[in-house]
Amino acid sequence: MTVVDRKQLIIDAATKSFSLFGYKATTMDQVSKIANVGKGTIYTFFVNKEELFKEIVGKLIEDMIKKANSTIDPEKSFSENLHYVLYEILQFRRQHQLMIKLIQEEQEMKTPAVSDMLQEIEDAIVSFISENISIAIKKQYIKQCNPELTAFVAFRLYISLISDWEKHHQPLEKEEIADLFELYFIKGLSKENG
Amino acid sequence: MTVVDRKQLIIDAATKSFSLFGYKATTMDQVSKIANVGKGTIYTFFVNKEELFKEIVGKLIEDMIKKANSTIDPEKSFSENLHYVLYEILQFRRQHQLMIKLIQEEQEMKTPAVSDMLQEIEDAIVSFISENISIAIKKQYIKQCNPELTAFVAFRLYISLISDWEKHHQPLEKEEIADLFELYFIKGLSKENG
DNA sequence: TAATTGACCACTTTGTTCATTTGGTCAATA
DNA sequence: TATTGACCAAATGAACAAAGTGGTCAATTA
Repeated sequence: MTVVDRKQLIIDAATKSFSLFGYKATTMDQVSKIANVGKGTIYTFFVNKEELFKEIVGKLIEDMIKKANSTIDPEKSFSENLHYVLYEILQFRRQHQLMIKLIQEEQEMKTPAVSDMLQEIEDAIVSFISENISIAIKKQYIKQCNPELTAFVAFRLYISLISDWEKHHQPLEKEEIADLFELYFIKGLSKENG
Repeated sequence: MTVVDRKQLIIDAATKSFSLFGYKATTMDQVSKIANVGKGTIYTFFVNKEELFKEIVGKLIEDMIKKANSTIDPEKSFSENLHYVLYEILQFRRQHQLMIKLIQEEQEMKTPAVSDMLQEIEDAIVSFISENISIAIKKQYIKQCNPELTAFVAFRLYISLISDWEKHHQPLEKEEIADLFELYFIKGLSKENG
């Protein structure tokens, strides 16, 4: 056991920098400075910048799925669970921030490493949502529908609300986002419902 | 009454050139040559290149909205009309040569004048949908909601279904899209509805 | 001796220079 | 009076120079 966990120091520093400046604008020198570590040390833990990035994004996906899973309560309704999961994910400032920064970087400079990772994040999230939608359909909590397509649409709705809308308008509060999700996606706009 | 309408000649020439080469790659010299007009003549009708561009894009927006409006059928339901309008707009975006060229130019060189105009086009679309949503709320066809945000989300959701989904999956048929849009956006997934 | 480091290097990105091109003007022209 | 194209200042981009970056490794620590 070492006095300080240098690997964790590096991961924390890199996460901070990626979230703040994005992938391209983060230099390995910078990361080593923030982590109070020699630049070479980074390369004893990670083969290169992209692998360091992958580890962080992988962790982000893992944490998000884990957190979401732990929030799901089989006793509760689908819409309630969706609400809680969404709310929980919106709580993660750091991860949220990194995600927003990456979407931004993807859109305005198309850094290949970033595009790849965002695709990976999307696949993981869509696949997770898809599984849960399948379960909800089986249990007859929601209507029959294509789980993957529905998960895809839900994810896009989420991105629209957290990232795209903010480009030209006041950002939405997390309560607002959760409520809107419920209105547009669960209840629907039809007058006959809820 | 002049023998030839020089202003229209210029507009036609510029439209042709913008559609073929984009905004940046179109020179005023070129436009004057295509229009068979002295370069100076252009400046008796338009203060500068950007204003000429704006006039053409303004016309494009007008045509698009006109087209969208003509698809609205008061006999049909709100959701059907929304679907038709959005479908018509996306078809327009997809088929109109100038639109295609501008989207391409935006993506690969981010010419500011082009970005501005594309934003204006999107704003016009969202604003048009927003107005129709406001009417639908007043007539109590749908629930109370923020019309602008709802229009924005509807537009995004539609693009997701019609364009983004195709990037990694089998394209959806027009009827499928209509059904899905109705399911996700209007009825909602809740079992209690529809 | 195993872990750590930062000077170092090949390569990329960014800044600078300057000839060419382009948007826009206006005196000459029809 | 409407139209024009030679003309000019400003914008552009090609070519080169300077600075910055990812990644390595011999020297240094603990």
